[in-house]
Amino acid sequence: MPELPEVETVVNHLSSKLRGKIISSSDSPNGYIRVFHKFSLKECDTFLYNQAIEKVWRRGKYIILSLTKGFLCIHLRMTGKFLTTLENPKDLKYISAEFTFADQSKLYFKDVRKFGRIYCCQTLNWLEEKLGLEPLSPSFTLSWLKANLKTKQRKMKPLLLDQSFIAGLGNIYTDEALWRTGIHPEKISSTLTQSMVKTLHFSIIDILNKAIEAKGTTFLSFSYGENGKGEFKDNLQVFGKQGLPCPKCNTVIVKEFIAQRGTHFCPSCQQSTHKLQENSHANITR
DNA sequence: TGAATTGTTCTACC
DNA sequence: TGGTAGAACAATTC
Repeated sequence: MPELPEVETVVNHLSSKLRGKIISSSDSPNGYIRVFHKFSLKECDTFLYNQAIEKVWRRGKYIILSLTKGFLCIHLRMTGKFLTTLENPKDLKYISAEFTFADQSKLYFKDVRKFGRIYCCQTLNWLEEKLGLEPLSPSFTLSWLKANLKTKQRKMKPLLLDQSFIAGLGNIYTDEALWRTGIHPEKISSTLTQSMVKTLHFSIIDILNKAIEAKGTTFLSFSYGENGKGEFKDNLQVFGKQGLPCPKCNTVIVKEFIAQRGTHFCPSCQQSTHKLQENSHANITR
Protein backbone atom coordinates (compact mmCIF):
# COMPACT_ATOMS: atom_id res chain seq x y z
CA MET A 1 0.00 0.00 0.00
CA PRO A 2 2.27 2.72 -1.23
CA GLU A 3 1.99 6.10 0.45
CA LEU A 4 4.39 9.03 0.20
CA PRO A 5 7.48 7.29 1.66
CA GLU A 6 6.97 4.19 -0.47
CA VAL A 7 6.51 6.27 -3.63
CA GLU A 8 9.61 8.30 -2.72
CA THR A 9 11.52 5.02 -2.31
CA VAL A 10 10.40 3.81 -5.73
CA VAL A 11 11.36 7.15 -7.29
CA ASN A 12 14.82 7.08 -5.69
CA HIS A 13 15.30 3.54 -6.91
CA LEU A 14 14.12 4.22 -10.47
CA SER A 15 15.62 7.63 -11.05
CA SER A 16 19.19 6.62 -11.85
CA LYS A 17 17.99 3.64 -13.89
CA LEU A 18 15.60 5.60 -16.09
CA ARG A 19 17.08 9.06 -16.52
CA GLY A 20 18.24 9.62 -20.08
CA LYS A 21 16.49 6.57 -21.52
CA ILE A 22 14.53 6.92 -24.73
CA ILE A 23 11.20 5.13 -25.00
CA SER A 24 10.84 3.16 -28.20
CA SER A 25 7.60 1.28 -27.59
CA SER A 26 4.78 0.57 -25.13
CA ASP A 27 2.75 -2.57 -24.75
CA SER A 28 0.27 -4.28 -22.44
CA PRO A 29 1.21 -7.96 -22.03
CA ASN A 30 -1.93 -8.88 -20.08
CA GLY A 31 -4.19 -6.75 -22.26
CA TYR A 32 -5.50 -4.68 -19.35
CA ILE A 33 -5.55 -1.46 -21.34
CA ARG A 34 -7.73 0.34 -18.79
CA VAL A 35 -4.40 0.98 -17.06
CA PHE A 36 -3.78 3.83 -19.54
CA HIS A 37 -6.11 6.51 -18.22
CA LYS A 38 -8.26 7.92 -21.04
CA PHE A 39 -5.77 6.56 -23.60
CA SER A 40 -5.80 3.52 -25.84
CA LEU A 41 -2.61 1.49 -26.00
CA LYS A 42 -1.96 2.90 -29.47
CA GLU A 43 -2.42 6.49 -28.31
CA CYS A 44 -0.08 5.87 -25.40
CA ASP A 45 2.49 4.23 -27.65
CA THR A 46 2.34 7.16 -30.08
CA PHE A 47 2.59 9.73 -27.29
CA LEU A 48 5.64 8.10 -25.74
CA TYR A 49 7.50 7.13 -28.90
CA ASN A 50 11.02 8.55 -29.06
CA GLN A 51 10.58 10.58 -25.88
CA ALA A 52 13.50 10.86 -23.48
CA ILE A 53 13.02 10.56 -19.72
CA GLU A 54 14.57 13.72 -18.30
CA LYS A 55 13.64 13.44 -14.66
CA VAL A 56 11.90 11.04 -12.26
CA TRP A 57 10.18 12.61 -9.29
CA ARG A 58 7.07 12.53 -7.12
CA ARG A 59 4.03 14.67 -6.31
CA GLY A 60 1.83 13.26 -3.55
CA LYS A 61 1.55 9.56 -4.32
CA TYR A 62 2.06 10.06 -8.05
CA ILE A 63 5.32 9.06 -9.73
CA ILE A 64 6.14 11.56 -12.48
CA LEU A 65 8.45 11.00 -15.42
CA SER A 66 9.28 14.32 -17.09
CA LEU A 67 9.65 13.65 -20.79
CA THR A 68 11.01 15.68 -23.70
CA LYS A 69 7.45 16.81 -24.33
CA GLY A 70 4.96 16.23 -21.58
CA PHE A 71 4.78 13.80 -18.68
CA LEU A 72 4.11 10.20 -17.84
CA CYS A 73 2.47 9.91 -14.41
CA ILE A 74 1.84 6.72 -12.51
CA HIS A 75 -0.32 6.01 -9.47
CA LEU A 76 0.51 2.65 -7.88
CA ARG A 77 -2.73 2.43 -5.86
CA MET A 78 -2.70 -0.82 -3.87
CA THR A 79 -0.35 -3.24 -5.56
CA GLY A 80 1.36 -1.45 -8.45
CA LYS A 81 5.13 -1.84 -8.76
CA PHE A 82 7.90 -1.39 -11.29
CA LEU A 83 10.30 -4.10 -12.39
CA THR A 84 13.25 -3.82 -14.72
CA THR A 85 13.56 -7.55 -15.20
CA LEU A 86 10.91 -10.21 -15.43
CA GLU A 87 12.16 -13.14 -13.40
CA ASN A 88 8.98 -15.17 -13.26
CA PRO A 89 7.14 -15.77 -16.56
CA LYS A 90 3.97 -16.40 -14.52
CA ASP A 91 4.03 -12.68 -13.67
CA LEU A 92 3.09 -11.83 -17.25
CA LYS A 93 -0.61 -11.95 -16.41
CA TYR A 94 -0.03 -9.18 -13.87
CA ILE A 95 2.00 -6.95 -16.22
CA SER A 96 -0.42 -4.24 -17.35
CA ALA A 97 2.24 -2.20 -19.10
CA GLU A 98 5.65 -2.83 -20.60
CA PHE A 99 7.96 -0.11 -21.89
CA THR A 100 10.90 -0.86 -24.15
CA PHE A 101 13.76 1.61 -24.42
CA ALA A 102 16.07 2.40 -27.33
CA ASP A 103 18.87 0.41 -25.65
CA GLN A 104 16.49 -2.61 -25.55
CA SER A 105 16.16 -2.48 -21.74
CA LYS A 106 12.66 -2.78 -20.29
CA LEU A 107 10.43 -1.37 -17.62
CA TYR A 108 7.44 -3.43 -16.45
CA PHE A 109 4.42 -2.19 -14.53
CA LYS A 110 3.20 -5.11 -12.46
CA ASP A 111 -0.14 -4.71 -10.74
CA VAL A 112 -1.92 -7.71 -9.22
CA ARG A 113 -5.09 -5.85 -8.22
CA LYS A 114 -5.10 -3.75 -11.41
CA PHE A 115 -6.08 -0.53 -9.60
CA GLY A 116 -2.93 1.34 -10.65
CA ARG A 117 -3.16 3.91 -13.43
CA ILE A 118 -0.81 5.46 -15.97
CA TYR A 119 -1.44 8.97 -17.25
CA CYS A 120 0.02 10.48 -20.42
CA CYS A 121 -0.30 14.27 -20.34
CA GLN A 122 1.09 17.50 -21.78
CA THR A 123 0.92 19.44 -18.51
CA LEU A 124 0.56 18.72 -14.81
CA ASN A 125 -2.22 21.25 -14.27
CA TRP A 126 -4.80 18.50 -13.64
CA LEU A 127 -2.60 17.13 -10.86
CA GLU A 128 -1.96 20.48 -9.22
CA GLU A 129 -5.70 21.13 -9.23
CA LYS A 130 -6.48 18.10 -7.15
CA LEU A 131 -3.49 17.80 -4.85
CA GLY A 132 -2.89 19.76 -1.67
CA LEU A 133 0.36 20.68 0.07
CA GLU A 134 3.44 18.50 0.07
CA PRO A 135 3.97 17.68 3.75
CA LEU A 136 7.76 17.65 3.33
CA SER A 137 7.92 20.97 1.48
CA PRO A 138 8.77 24.31 3.14
CA SER A 139 5.18 25.49 2.57
CA PHE A 140 3.84 22.92 5.07
CA THR A 141 4.33 25.21 8.04
CA LEU A 142 2.85 25.08 11.50
CA SER A 143 0.91 28.27 10.87
CA TRP A 144 -0.53 26.87 7.63
CA LEU A 145 -1.70 23.73 9.43
CA LYS A 146 -3.13 25.72 12.33
CA ALA A 147 -5.09 28.02 10.05
CA ASN A 148 -6.39 25.26 7.79
CA LEU A 149 -7.48 22.91 10.58
CA LYS A 150 -9.32 25.81 12.19
CA THR A 151 -11.44 26.65 9.14
CA LYS A 152 -12.63 23.07 8.68
CA GLN A 153 -15.18 21.05 10.59
CA ARG A 154 -13.98 17.64 9.59
CA LYS A 155 -13.02 14.46 11.34
CA MET A 156 -9.25 14.19 11.56
CA LYS A 157 -8.82 10.79 9.95
CA PRO A 158 -10.68 11.47 6.71
CA LEU A 159 -9.21 14.97 6.58
CA LEU A 160 -5.64 13.69 6.72
CA LEU A 161 -6.48 11.10 4.07
CA ASP A 162 -7.87 13.82 1.79
CA GLN A 163 -5.22 14.32 -0.89
CA SER A 164 -6.51 17.79 -1.74
CA PHE A 165 -5.63 18.85 1.81
CA ILE A 166 -2.21 17.24 2.33
CA ALA A 167 -0.85 15.11 -0.51
CA GLY A 168 0.76 11.80 0.30
CA LEU A 169 -0.67 10.55 3.59
CA GLY A 170 -2.46 7.21 3.51
CA ASN A 171 -4.00 4.83 6.02
CA ILE A 172 -0.77 3.73 7.72
CA TYR A 173 0.89 7.07 8.37
CA THR A 174 -2.38 8.79 9.27
CA ASP A 175 -3.03 6.27 12.05
CA GLU A 176 0.56 6.57 13.26
CA ALA A 177 0.55 10.39 13.29
CA LEU A 178 -2.78 10.58 15.15
CA TRP A 179 -1.63 8.05 17.74
CA ARG A 180 1.61 9.89 18.33
CA THR A 181 -0.26 13.13 18.83
CA GLY A 182 -2.94 11.59 21.02
CA ILE A 183 -5.77 12.67 18.74
CA HIS A 184 -8.90 10.55 18.34
CA PRO A 185 -9.45 9.79 14.62
CA GLU A 186 -12.96 11.27 14.81
CA LYS A 187 -11.95 14.46 16.57
CA ILE A 188 -13.14 17.54 14.68
CA SER A 189 -10.25 19.45 13.14
CA SER A 190 -11.30 22.88 14.41
CA THR A 191 -11.31 21.67 18.02
CA LEU A 192 -7.61 20.76 18.21
CA THR A 193 -5.62 22.64 20.82
CA GLN A 194 -2.53 24.64 19.83
CA SER A 195 -0.22 22.07 21.38
CA MET A 196 -2.00 19.24 19.55
CA VAL A 197 -1.51 21.02 16.22
CA LYS A 198 2.13 21.59 17.02
CA THR A 199 2.72 17.93 17.89
CA LEU A 200 0.75 16.76 14.86
CA HIS A 201 2.76 19.00 12.55
CA PHE A 202 6.02 17.65 13.94
CA SER A 203 4.77 14.04 13.94
CA ILE A 204 3.70 14.06 10.29
CA ILE A 205 7.08 15.38 9.12
CA ASP A 206 9.06 13.15 11.48
CA ILE A 207 7.18 9.94 10.63
CA LEU A 208 7.43 10.54 6.89
CA ASN A 209 11.15 11.31 7.08
CA LYS A 210 11.88 8.26 9.20
CA ALA A 211 9.80 6.07 6.89
CA ILE A 212 11.68 7.36 3.85
CA GLU A 213 14.95 6.61 5.63
CA ALA A 214 13.69 3.04 6.21
CA LYS A 215 12.66 2.79 2.54
CA GLY A 216 8.97 2.69 3.38
CA THR A 217 6.72 0.16 5.06
CA THR A 218 6.27 -3.33 3.66
CA PHE A 219 3.04 -4.42 5.30
CA LEU A 220 1.30 -6.66 2.81
CA SER A 221 2.71 -6.22 -0.62
CA PHE A 222 4.92 -3.16 -1.02
CA SER A 223 8.33 -3.68 -2.57
CA TYR A 224 10.63 -1.56 -4.68
CA GLY A 225 12.90 -2.79 -7.41
CA GLU A 226 12.89 -6.54 -7.83
CA ASN A 227 12.38 -7.44 -4.18
CA GLY A 228 13.35 -4.52 -1.94
CA LYS A 229 11.43 -4.46 1.33
CA GLY A 230 10.67 -1.37 3.39
CA GLU A 231 11.87 -1.60 6.97
CA PHE A 232 9.54 0.91 8.60
CA LYS A 233 7.16 -1.91 9.56
CA ASP A 234 9.31 -2.40 12.68
CA ASN A 235 8.59 1.20 13.70
CA LEU A 236 4.81 1.00 13.47
CA GLN A 237 3.15 1.63 16.83
CA VAL A 238 -0.57 1.17 16.12
CA PHE A 239 -1.15 0.20 12.51
CA GLY A 240 -1.94 -3.52 12.41
CA LYS A 241 -1.47 -3.74 16.19
CA GLN A 242 -5.10 -4.31 17.18
CA GLY A 243 -5.33 -6.52 20.25
CA LEU A 244 -1.81 -5.61 21.35
CA PRO A 245 -0.95 -3.22 24.20
CA CYS A 246 -0.44 0.47 23.42
CA PRO A 247 3.31 1.26 23.69
CA LYS A 248 2.48 4.37 25.73
CA CYS A 249 -0.11 3.16 28.22
CA ASN A 250 -0.65 -0.60 27.74
CA THR A 251 -4.34 -0.20 26.89
CA VAL A 252 -5.35 -2.63 24.13
CA ILE A 253 -5.20 -1.06 20.65
CA VAL A 254 -8.52 -1.28 18.79
CA LYS A 255 -9.39 -1.33 15.12
CA GLU A 256 -12.60 0.36 14.02
CA PHE A 257 -14.00 1.42 10.68
CA ILE A 258 -13.89 5.19 10.41
CA ALA A 259 -14.56 6.84 7.07
CA GLN A 260 -14.78 3.32 5.56
CA ARG A 261 -11.16 2.66 6.50
CA GLY A 262 -9.73 0.26 9.02
CA THR A 263 -8.50 2.66 11.71
CA HIS A 264 -6.15 1.66 14.52
CA PHE A 265 -5.97 3.69 17.70
CA CYS A 266 -5.56 3.59 21.45
CA PRO A 267 -8.92 4.26 23.16
CA SER A 268 -7.10 5.63 26.18
CA CYS A 269 -4.40 7.91 24.68
CA GLN A 270 -6.65 9.07 21.85
CA GLN A 271 -9.91 9.95 23.55
CA SER A 272 -12.64 12.06 22.07
CA THR A 273 -13.15 15.46 23.75
CA HIS A 274 -16.29 14.19 25.41
CA LYS A 275 -14.52 11.38 27.20
CA LEU A 276 -11.56 13.56 28.15
CA GLN A 277 -13.93 16.01 29.80
CA GLU A 278 -15.66 13.20 31.67
CA ASN A 279 -12.31 11.93 32.94
CA SER A 280 -10.97 15.31 33.98
CA HIS A 281 -14.24 15.91 35.80
CA ALA A 282 -13.83 12.57 37.55
CA ASN A 283 -10.30 13.53 38.53
CA ILE A 284 -11.42 16.84 39.98
CA THR A 285 -14.25 15.33 42.01
CA ARG A 286 -12.07 12.47 43.18
C1' DT B 1 -18.18 -17.75 -1.48
C1' DG B 2 -17.94 -13.41 0.03
C1' DA B 3 -15.32 -10.44 3.01
C1' DA B 4 -11.39 -7.60 3.01
C1' DT B 5 -8.28 -4.48 0.96
C1' DT B 6 -7.10 0.83 -1.04
C1' DG B 7 -7.36 5.72 -3.00
C1' DT B 8 -10.28 8.29 -5.83
C1' DT B 9 -14.52 9.90 -7.59
C1' DC B 10 -19.30 10.45 -7.64
C1' DT B 11 -23.61 11.47 -5.31
C1' DA B 12 -26.44 12.99 -1.61
C1' DC B 13 -27.25 15.86 2.06
C1' DC B 14 -27.49 20.02 4.99
C1' DT C 1 -23.79 26.78 -3.09
C1' DG C 2 -20.03 24.97 -0.75
C1' DG C 3 -18.46 21.85 2.47
C1' DT C 4 -18.80 17.36 4.23
C1' DA C 5 -20.04 12.35 4.62
C1' DG C 6 -20.72 8.21 2.70
C1' DA C 7 -21.33 4.96 -1.12
C1' DA C 8 -19.45 3.06 -5.25
C1' DC C 9 -15.81 1.34 -7.91
C1' DA C 10 -11.72 -0.99 -9.61
C1' DA C 11 -9.89 -6.60 -9.24
C1' DT C 12 -7.93 -10.06 -6.67
C1' DT C 13 -6.81 -13.12 -2.82
C1' DC C 14 -7.73 -16.35 0.71
